[in-house]
Amino acid sequence: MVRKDFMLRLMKYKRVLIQLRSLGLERVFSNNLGDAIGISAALVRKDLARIEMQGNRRGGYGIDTMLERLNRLLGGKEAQEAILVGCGNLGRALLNHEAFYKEGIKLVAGFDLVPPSTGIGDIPIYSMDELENFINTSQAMVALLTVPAASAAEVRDRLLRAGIRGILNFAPVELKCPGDCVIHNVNIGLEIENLFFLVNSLVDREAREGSSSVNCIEDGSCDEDNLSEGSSA
Amino acid sequence: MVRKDFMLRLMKYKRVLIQLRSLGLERVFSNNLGDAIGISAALVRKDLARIEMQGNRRGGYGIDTMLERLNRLLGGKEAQEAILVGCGNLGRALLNHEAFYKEGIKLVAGFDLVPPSTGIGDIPIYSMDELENFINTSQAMVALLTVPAASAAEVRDRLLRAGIRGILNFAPVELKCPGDCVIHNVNIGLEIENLFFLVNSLVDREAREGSSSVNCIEDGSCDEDNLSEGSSA
DNA sequence: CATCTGTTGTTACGTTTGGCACAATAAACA
DNA sequence: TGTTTATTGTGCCAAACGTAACAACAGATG
Repeated sequence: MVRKDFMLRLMKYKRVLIQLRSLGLERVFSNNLGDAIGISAALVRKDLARIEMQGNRRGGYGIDTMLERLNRLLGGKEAQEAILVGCGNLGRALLNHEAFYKEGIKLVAGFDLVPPSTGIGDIPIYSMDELENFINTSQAMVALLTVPAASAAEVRDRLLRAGIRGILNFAPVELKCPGDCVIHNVNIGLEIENLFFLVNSLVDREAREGSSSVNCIEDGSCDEDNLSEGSSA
Repeated sequence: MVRKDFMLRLMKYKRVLIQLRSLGLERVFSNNLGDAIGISAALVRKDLARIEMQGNRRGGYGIDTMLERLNRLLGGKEAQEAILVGCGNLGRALLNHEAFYKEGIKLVAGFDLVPPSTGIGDIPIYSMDELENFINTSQAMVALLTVPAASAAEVRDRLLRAGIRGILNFAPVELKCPGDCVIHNVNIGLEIENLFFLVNSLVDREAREGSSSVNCIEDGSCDEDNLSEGSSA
């Protein structure tokens, strides 16, 4: 978890910069970026110092320069290829997700136990039998995993054995990576549950305090005292 | 970001415990839980100490006791209701996601500018015009937001004004919460991009080192030196 | 040219976090 | 009953993170 937040921030900077540039801006200040992604200006400056991006003491940072630097760091703009395994509801939705294209993400194939006769959009869907073959002959090193939890670990092993190096797992199991690879787990159910909990403690606290203090919880954190006794049960 | 990791861990413990119990186990050790969710046993013990869960010095922790405690903390097991706004590909996929049911999450309605004539599964889909009415008459305080990025902020405002207190935003913009509410942003594109970067630096490093050291990157972190010069561009 | 304003770069600091190691201790066993 | 063994509970530590504050400085202004 150490550097992940930092890199995610870099990517957020990049996206904001692209938008600002499309609006015709040429320079940006640390507090602009901070506001845009919801952090303090000081942290922005620290991040930028870390990637050796130096600004003008009065005029902020050059957007083009910074974008160039970020692109070099984060891997340019040419679309990178990934495959998707498990064409259930979520899998098909991701294959259809047009927004990926303009984010530089290209899904080149889907795989499923029972592939439909036709592909999704212009993305072909193959049988699981062809998984290894396809990976061997393609450039893709990253896979999205949208299979049921029960088969997630097994498919992970197949993917890694075939040469995949990065997996984004959407199944509600914590997949570990058994070698030279990167596995990120995206657990939507967990996020929702977490939200329920935070909202519950929010309204509980308001009820307790009579809605006195205006307190905004963004992205986590809650009172310590919610841990000592149940909040809504 | 302060307590969020901690709470997510608690929820992961809960899920593992449910599975273990369904297998007939009655007691569990800190290293079991650590292995299951990919952290150290010491951290598990610290987490458990923090929620005042005490175990038996030799026999580990009682699964039932711990589940009871976690349920009290995290909000019991009765399903909580949420609505979903934006029935595009991703929205429909989430509405169809059966796994939510057994995670205690119940989506009670979908909303879209052009609602289909029939609902999805047994979940009705209404026009956006009915959004405020529905929220006022329902218990739901949490909404999943799967609308295009351009309209995300506007829909957020409508939701909050109508009484929604928690939003899980899937649009690729960083939504801030302007009052007493909780907003979490799930940016799948960002996750994939991050994965590309990590995988690229992984193979770059291997090429540089001649695949000498076996190094596993789990959930983030990468070499510092990848920041000074581009990795793959 | 001098001053002033506003933004960066950086240092110092407090907080949080997770890891390590070890004492305390409960069960098992001879 | 005494010993051994395995596991918890915890105190300490080092690292990382983000904040605050401030000095350095570039440009604007008159």
